[in-house]
Amino acid sequence: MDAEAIKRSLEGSGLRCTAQRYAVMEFLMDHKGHPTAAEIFEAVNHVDPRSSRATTYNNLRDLVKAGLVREVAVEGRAGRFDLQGMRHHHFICDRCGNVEDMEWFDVPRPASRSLGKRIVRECHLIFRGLCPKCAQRSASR
Amino acid sequence: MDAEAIKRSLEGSGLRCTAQRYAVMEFLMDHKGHPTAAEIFEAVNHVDPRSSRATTYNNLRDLVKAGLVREVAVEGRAGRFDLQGMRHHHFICDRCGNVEDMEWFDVPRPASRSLGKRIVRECHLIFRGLCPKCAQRSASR
DNA sequence: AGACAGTTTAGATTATATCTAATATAATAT
DNA sequence: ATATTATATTAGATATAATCTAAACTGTCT
Ligand SMILES: [Mn+2]
Ligand SMILES: [Mn+2]
Ligand SMILES: [Zn+2]
Ligand SMILES: [Zn+2]
Repeated sequence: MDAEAIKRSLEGSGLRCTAQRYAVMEFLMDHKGHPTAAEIFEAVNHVDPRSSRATTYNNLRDLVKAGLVREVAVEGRAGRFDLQGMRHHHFICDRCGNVEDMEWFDVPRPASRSLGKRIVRECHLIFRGLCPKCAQRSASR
Repeated sequence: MDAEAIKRSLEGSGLRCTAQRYAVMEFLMDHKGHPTAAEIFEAVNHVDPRSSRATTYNNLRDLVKAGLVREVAVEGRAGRFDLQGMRHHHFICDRCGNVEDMEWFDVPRPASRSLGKRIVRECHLIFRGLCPKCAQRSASR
C-alpha cells in the first residue's frame, strides 16, 4: 500500500520508479529524523540493490525539484532531507545541528509592495535554539 | 564614527578589536548583499593587512557566536553572512541562490505545548522562489 | 530487433570548511 | 618599561560535502 503510493507519486512527477529512487523514498518514509544524503546512501546500501553515491545525490536533487522531498540547509553541516508530507516548520539545534519538525501554522504574507518582482514559491519558518536533549545537557552543568 | 561603533560592538562582546576582525565587520557594513566567507576573505585581502582564510572563518564563527553577525545556510552552496542589524527575514532564490532581505514582521509564537522542552533563541522566515532578476529571465523565455 | 531517452555507476574532481601547531599580538600585572 | 598571559593569526594540510565525467545499463516504443 505504501509501495503503491511511492510508485504513484514518482510517476506523477514524471520520474521512473527505479529501485534506487524507490529505496530513497522508502527510507525517508520510515525515518522522519531528517537524515543527510550520506546517511541515506549508507542506509539504502545495507539492502540490495546497491546504489552509488552519485545516484543518491542525483535522486535527492530530482526528488526535491519534483517537490516530493524537501532539503533543509544547516550552516556548516550537511543538508538534511525529509518527505514533503504535511506542511510543517522546522527547529534547528544550535548545538547538535539536529532538525526537528514544528507544527504548521500559517504565516502572514508580506506586503506585496515589499515583495517587488519576486515570485514566492514557499515560505517556511526556522526556529533556532537548543533541542530538548541539548537544553537538558546545558541546564545540568 | 562607524569605526568607533564597530570597535565598541566587538569589545562589548568580549572580542578584541583586531585589524582582521575589524576588516570583516567593515566589509559587511559596506556590502549588504550577503557575501560568502570566500568573498569576504578575498575582499579584505585587497587591502592590508592580509588576513588568512582560517582567520576569516574563525572570525566569522566568533562573530556569529557573539550575535553580531548572522549566517544564512543555502542548500548546496556556501553559507552567506550579514550584519545582525535591524531584524529582518530572508528570501532565497531557487535559481541563483542569492539571499535578499525581507522586511521584518512579527511571527506568531508556536503554542508552548508544541515547543516542549526546546529553548527557542530566535525565529526567522525563509521565503523561496525566484529573485527579481531570475523571475524576469524565466518570464522572457 | 533497433533506437532512444532516462538512469546508474566508479572514481575523479571541485567546493567548502576545519584543524594543527608554530608564531604573533594585545591586555594586564609587576 | 618589561614580563606574563590569554587571545588571535598563520600557512598549509586535512576533512567533509557535493558534483562531474563518460561509459554502461534499463525500460519503452516502433
Ligand atoms: Mn521536517
Ligand atoms: Mn540579511
Ligand atoms: Zn541539540
Ligand atoms: Zn535569482
